[in-house]
This record gives sequence, C-alpha cells and structure tokens, in this order.
Amino acid sequence: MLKLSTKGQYGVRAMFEVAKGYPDRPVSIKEIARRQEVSVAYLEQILSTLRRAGLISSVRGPGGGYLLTHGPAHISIAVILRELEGPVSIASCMDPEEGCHRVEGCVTHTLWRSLGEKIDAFLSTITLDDLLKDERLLMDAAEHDRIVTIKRAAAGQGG
Amino acid sequence: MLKLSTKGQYGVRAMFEVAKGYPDRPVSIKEIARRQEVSVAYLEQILSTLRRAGLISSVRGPGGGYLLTHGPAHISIAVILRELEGPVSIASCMDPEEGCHRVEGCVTHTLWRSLGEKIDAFLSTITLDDLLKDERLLMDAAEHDRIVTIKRAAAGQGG
DNA sequence: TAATACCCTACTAGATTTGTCAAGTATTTA
DNA sequence: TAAATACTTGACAAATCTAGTAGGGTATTA
Repeated sequence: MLKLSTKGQYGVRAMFEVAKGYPDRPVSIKEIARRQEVSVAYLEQILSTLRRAGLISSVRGPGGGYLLTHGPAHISIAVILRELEGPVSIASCMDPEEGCHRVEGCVTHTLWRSLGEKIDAFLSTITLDDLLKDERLLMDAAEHDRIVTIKRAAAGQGG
Repeated sequence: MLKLSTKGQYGVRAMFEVAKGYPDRPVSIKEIARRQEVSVAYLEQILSTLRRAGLISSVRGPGGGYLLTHGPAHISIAVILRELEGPVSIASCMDPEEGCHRVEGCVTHTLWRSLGEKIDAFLSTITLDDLLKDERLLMDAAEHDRIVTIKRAAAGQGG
C-alpha cells in the first residue's frame, strides 16, 4: 500500500544525478539514463515536468544538459514528488481539486489528513544534499567494509 | 501521490461500524452499507478478507452480522490496512516479495524505508478506539457548535 | 551543416482498481 | 419444515492508471 509511482522514484533519482553537477556542470539525460538505468525517452518526460516546475533549467546543444536552479540543500524530496505526482492525498476526497462531500461525520477524514501532513513534513526535511551526503557515506563505508554504520546514520536522519 | 485504495478506506470505515457493536451486538453488512454509503456487494469482499485475517468473526442468520474479535483499543489502523492492501511499500522494490536488485549504490533505498517505517509507526498508534472517541468528540462539538476545537484535538493526536 | 541534446505530443499494452452479479450455505424463527 | 435473513464465494468487466515507446520537432555548437 501507499506506493509511489516509478515517475516519482525516477524523478528523485534523476534530480540526485543533476545535483551532482551543481553548480555549473550540465548533466545530460543520457548520463542520467546510464547511471540510473532508466530509458532516455521516459526521463525526457520526467525532466520536462521538473523543468517547467522551475526546479531545474536546461542547456541545449553539445555539452548541454540540466542544472539545478537552487542549491541541493534547498530542494526537498517533497517538492520533487509534488511536481511529479501531485500533493499527498491519502484519500482522493482529500485532494484540493476534488473535495469531500461528507467531511462532517466522517471519522477517517482527520486521520488521513494527519497522516498526509506527517508524510509531507518528513519529506520536506530531506533534501538532495542529504542524498549526496548519504552517497559519500555509502562509498566511505564500502571502502572501510563496515556497511552497518550507514543504516544507523540513515535511521536517525528524520526527526 | 501515496493514495490509499477505496478498499483500504472502506475497510477502516467498516471496521469502525463493527466496533460500535462491540462487544456483543453483531453488525450486519446492510447496516454498514447504509451508514457508510458503500455497496453491500463490495463490502462483502472487504469484510470477507478481514474475517479470514481474524480481525472479525461472523454470525449467520437473522440478527447476525460481524463482531470484533478483540477490543477496539487493540485493533490498529495499520493492521486493517495491511490485510487489505499489503504492507507499506513506497517503492515496489521494498516489497518483501520482490526484493531490490540494486540496494547498494541506491541512495533512495534507505529514504523509502525510513518513510515506510514512519508511516507504519503512525498508523500503528491509531486504533479503532481512537476513532470511536473522535466521533464522540465530533458529536459533542456539533452540539455545542464549535467544530473548530476538534481540528485542534485531531492535529495533536499523533506524536 | 552535421552532430548533439533538449522538447513535445500522441499512443498503447498491461496492470490495477472498483466495483457488479449470480449462485451458493448457514442459521433462526414461525 | 418453510421462509427469511445474512454471510460466502468466485467470476467477470468497465474504467482508470501506469509505465513506458515512438517519432517527430527545435536550439546550439563546432
């Protein structure tokens, strides 16, 4: 339950690759596709959405690619997912576009809203910068052959 | 994003109605259907699943219906949803049945796992008893015409 | 002008969701 | 025992969503 679509998942991973080029090296779709094992055509759709949302900008022509418009520490996972999949809406009646015709008398309404807010709050605290740091940790740990420490670090990452 | 299917939503609402009959008044599908505005046929499927899972038991014949097998304070929303929709698995590769073929080197893996654990923890703290109390609060507030207070109460309900 | 790389729309196979329908079985009450 | 109530099960199907593919563009650089 509560699955994220591949669009959202790939989107985060793509943004992570773009973040690696921050602040000035454009990262091409081809490079992202190779590193993250996702098709170029599918990534085009995803990155196009993120560009229109203003999270990244594009540079055309040879040597071109995508650039973060803000520092990695200022782009949260919540923002990326919201652009690709819309706002968190556990029950469809919570979606601002639809609305709920039986809010009063509906005992689950506040429950879903609380859960949604919790999820949103958590994803808002994690940024691309955290993912970059995590990767450094991961590589570090692999070198020293003590993977275990990462898990502890990751577990403590949300408040 | 992160929608719950209607099966899960209706399931929780149905369990809430069954909880109202606790400990000894069987609640019929027809009654649940009327109160929660869900079709009888669809509810049959849902309740059948919950019965096989051992969350409720059934009484046949006239005056029959469904009964909670444990007290409302001991049945969490997490348990209900898990039976109807499977475990929380933000990314499909987190599903115990599938497994992830690129765990190492995948920066998002620990992120999705952390989120999943947070969601599970939250839903495990909310029980049917909380929903029953919430309804009493709701009715109380409606009487006194100060709906606003509920929202505050509900917002503070999770840790 | 050739090569690179982004840009955009349309389309579709397959899975999932959200139910309905029909034909049972079990239990109680008159 | 017959009738009524109510749970039980499995098949089926329309609608929607997902997860892409395909194929044409346009902009920039060397």
